[in-house]
Amino acid sequence: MTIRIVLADDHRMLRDALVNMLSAETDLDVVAVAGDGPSTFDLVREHAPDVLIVDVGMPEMNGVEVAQRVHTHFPKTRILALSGYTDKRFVQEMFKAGAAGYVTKAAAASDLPRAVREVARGKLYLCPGVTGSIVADLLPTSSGSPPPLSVLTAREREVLRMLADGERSLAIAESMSISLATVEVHRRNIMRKLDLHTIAELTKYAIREGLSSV
Amino acid sequence: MTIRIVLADDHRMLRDALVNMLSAETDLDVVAVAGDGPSTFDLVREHAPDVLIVDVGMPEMNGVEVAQRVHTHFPKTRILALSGYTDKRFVQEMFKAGAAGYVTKAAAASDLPRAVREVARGKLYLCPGVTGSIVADLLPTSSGSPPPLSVLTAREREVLRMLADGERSLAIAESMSISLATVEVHRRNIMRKLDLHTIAELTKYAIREGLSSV
DNA sequence: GTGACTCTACCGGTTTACCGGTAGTCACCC
DNA sequence: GGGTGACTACCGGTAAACCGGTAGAGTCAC
Repeated sequence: MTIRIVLADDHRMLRDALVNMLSAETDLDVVAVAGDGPSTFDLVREHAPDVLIVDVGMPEMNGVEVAQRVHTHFPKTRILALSGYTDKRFVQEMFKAGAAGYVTKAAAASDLPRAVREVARGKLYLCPGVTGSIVADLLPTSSGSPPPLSVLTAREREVLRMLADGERSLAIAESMSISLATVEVHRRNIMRKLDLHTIAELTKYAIREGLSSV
Repeated sequence: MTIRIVLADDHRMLRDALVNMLSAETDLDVVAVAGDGPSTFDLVREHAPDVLIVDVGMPEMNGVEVAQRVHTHFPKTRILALSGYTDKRFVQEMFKAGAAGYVTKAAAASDLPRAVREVARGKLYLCPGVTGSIVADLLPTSSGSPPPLSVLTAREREVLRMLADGERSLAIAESMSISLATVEVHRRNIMRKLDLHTIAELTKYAIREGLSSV
């Protein structure tokens, strides 16, 4: 009994490598691959896969949105989330959006076929690295990993990048054709969402997230 | 003739999948894998690989720092950067840090073995997505390397470190038992000596010089 | 329609950073 | 002795960041 899979991740290298690995499993068949949300939706419609593996952090239309729409329109397709983050907010969001499984990129690659088989069988799957996050709600979030970049909107990310590149607010305002006050609003939102307090902290966050270079 | 590789990426799933794929090539041998900067450096020292594949966006000690250190201490190991970004600044930073190749995660997975072979042969490699205007920009930079940390006095270095750690001037004054005005003097001296203009730039300088972590 | 979110913009006010300069003391070197 | 740099501290003033709040318009899901 072959499990038919659609795989969605914006990083082609990871896609290719995972397809290569999944295809080596005799009971798994990757019928389509997608690099963004909209084409993921289209391919699910076209192929009606048993399992959709979807990257949580895809740009534009992210994994949560994809999962919501696929779950609504194609409830028979089981959704397995693939994520760079163990943060429980993302786990909860994906399950709320209709996912049946959650695997992080910190997991061993060999966990993926197992996760696929579990969700295809109608079970819920959480990879070992995130079970604690969900079960132990008592853990303080301050000791967890920093918020992901995807909590920021596109405009906020742009402001973040430019601040971290050493630009002043007035220059950013001119560059983005907005008022200084709006830059300030974005900067506040960034600081609040990411719990940062100085430009030095902000700069480091941007560097860590790959948004700005050292 | 086997090319010996160390692969460094904080996402284990990608690591596993890429190792799986590279190992299928008869002339490639992944001798070690690392998930962070410091252990990457240790493994390079231990294994003396022909090629280090390093993810640019690793947390804490990122790919640029890893490349700089590996290039300085193990110049025979060729460095191939693996990155989620095609932005030319990342490319420039990695080449400046000593990398011989740059492959983005948007590239096909099949590009990776080819890139490895090219850099192992002593050639420079740029994956197709970032050639073009990048090459022109890789011409020798008119600006020289930044001033060394040794142009700063001990007190100035202390102020630099604390600013880069996200402390405010008043807190630094209290911590060092000096007046706010003196902190200001030190900050000015730092900016002048290093030709920096914003705290973001200062933070990055401190990170590059190993005075503050990301 | 309603609520939430995003983007835009503003107010008044405070705090901090920044910048031109000043200067004293000390240690070191010529 | 004189010059220089480091460390300390200050002046008056400006620029920028920061912070409490306000609000309208557009979009989208419910």
